[in-house]
Amino acid sequence: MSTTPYAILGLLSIEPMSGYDIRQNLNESLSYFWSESFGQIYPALRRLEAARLIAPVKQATRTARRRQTYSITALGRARLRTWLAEPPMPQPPRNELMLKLFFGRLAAPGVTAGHVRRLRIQQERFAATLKEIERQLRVERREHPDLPYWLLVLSAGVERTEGLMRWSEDALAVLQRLKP
Amino acid sequence: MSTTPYAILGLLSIEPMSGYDIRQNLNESLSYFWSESFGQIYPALRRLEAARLIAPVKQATRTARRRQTYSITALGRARLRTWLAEPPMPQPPRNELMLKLFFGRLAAPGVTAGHVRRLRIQQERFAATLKEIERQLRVERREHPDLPYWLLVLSAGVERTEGLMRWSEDALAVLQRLKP
DNA sequence: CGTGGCATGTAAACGGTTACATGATTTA
DNA sequence: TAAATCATGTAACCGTTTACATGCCACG
Repeated sequence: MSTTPYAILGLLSIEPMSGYDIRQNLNESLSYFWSESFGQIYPALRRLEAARLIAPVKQATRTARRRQTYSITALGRARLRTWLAEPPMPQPPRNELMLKLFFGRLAAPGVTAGHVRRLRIQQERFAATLKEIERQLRVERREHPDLPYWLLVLSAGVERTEGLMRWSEDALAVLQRLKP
Repeated sequence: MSTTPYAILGLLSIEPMSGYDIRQNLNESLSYFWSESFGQIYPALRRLEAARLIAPVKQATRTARRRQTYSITALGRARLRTWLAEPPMPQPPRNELMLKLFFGRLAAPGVTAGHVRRLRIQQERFAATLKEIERQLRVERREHPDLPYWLLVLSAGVERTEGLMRWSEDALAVLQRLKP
């Protein structure tokens, strides 16, 4: 089985939400480590419901828009737990920037340095986003029992970003010395 | 167009080689940033040849096994160069370890810490591999004009590995304090 | 001479993204 | 009531991995 349904089960284990919310959550607090498209989420929700791992929540309030909220079942929780125990697959390495850098000598002057410079800028922006997410989590989810785990993931993001920024500084210096 | 053919063009821009060699190279010196399967490589070689971006090399020596070496054409080199200039696509984020850590509270005690511990061990081994690759490159390709670029890619690998090792130390400490 | 690894190749299945379609609800 | 956006859903396409098939060549 793909890991998509487990990502969904995981989010639903935190709190009931709709397919739309799931997408939202992934693209906000988890964007740097996971993502899903709607084309994956809705069919997966169907299958999960058919397998009794999640259940649709009856909408009481009329305030909500036309939307279907799901909650995880006991069975779903159990299934999620066994999946959590399996050693995670390493993600297949496909870093286009590094590929381009590897063949960088062939590129026109300045091209490769441009890529690296853009990376550094991205990472700067990204570092700010991470800080903002952390602040928000610490305020809005102050007492949430999952919070320590979320902060761990976040700190991995921070570590990676800082590493990339350090590296791009060095790389730019090297590239500078190389060309002229 | 997919990036697979460009990865192939890139390797052939360094020196002529066969499909088998291409796979070998990717799984050795580039394994941490790129990979391809045979099921991708051979069809891609066909298409590249049809497009006159690469050309089969006539085997002079009879010593070689049944194998087809290819070399990049001038057209291929030009195509590669324009691709190098395009800003690289960021790889879609799909880090299963982080996903499992994010939902880590639900896991049985020790499970998540186990994942992190395994990561640390992997990274230790990996750091050694990187050192070995660097040593080898500095000796065997001492004068190669591409060497500085390869070392840059390598140093990104080192940076990442060290970051992950630092992070796993911290994460393990946090997880320790969390459970009991 | 036959076994094992080298080398090439292909078909099928899979996972995922993209693009599109559709309606419902809010807001201007 | 028109426009914007929320929300769900699906079909087609694409890239990739996997599994399998096959023959060649070296070596014991």
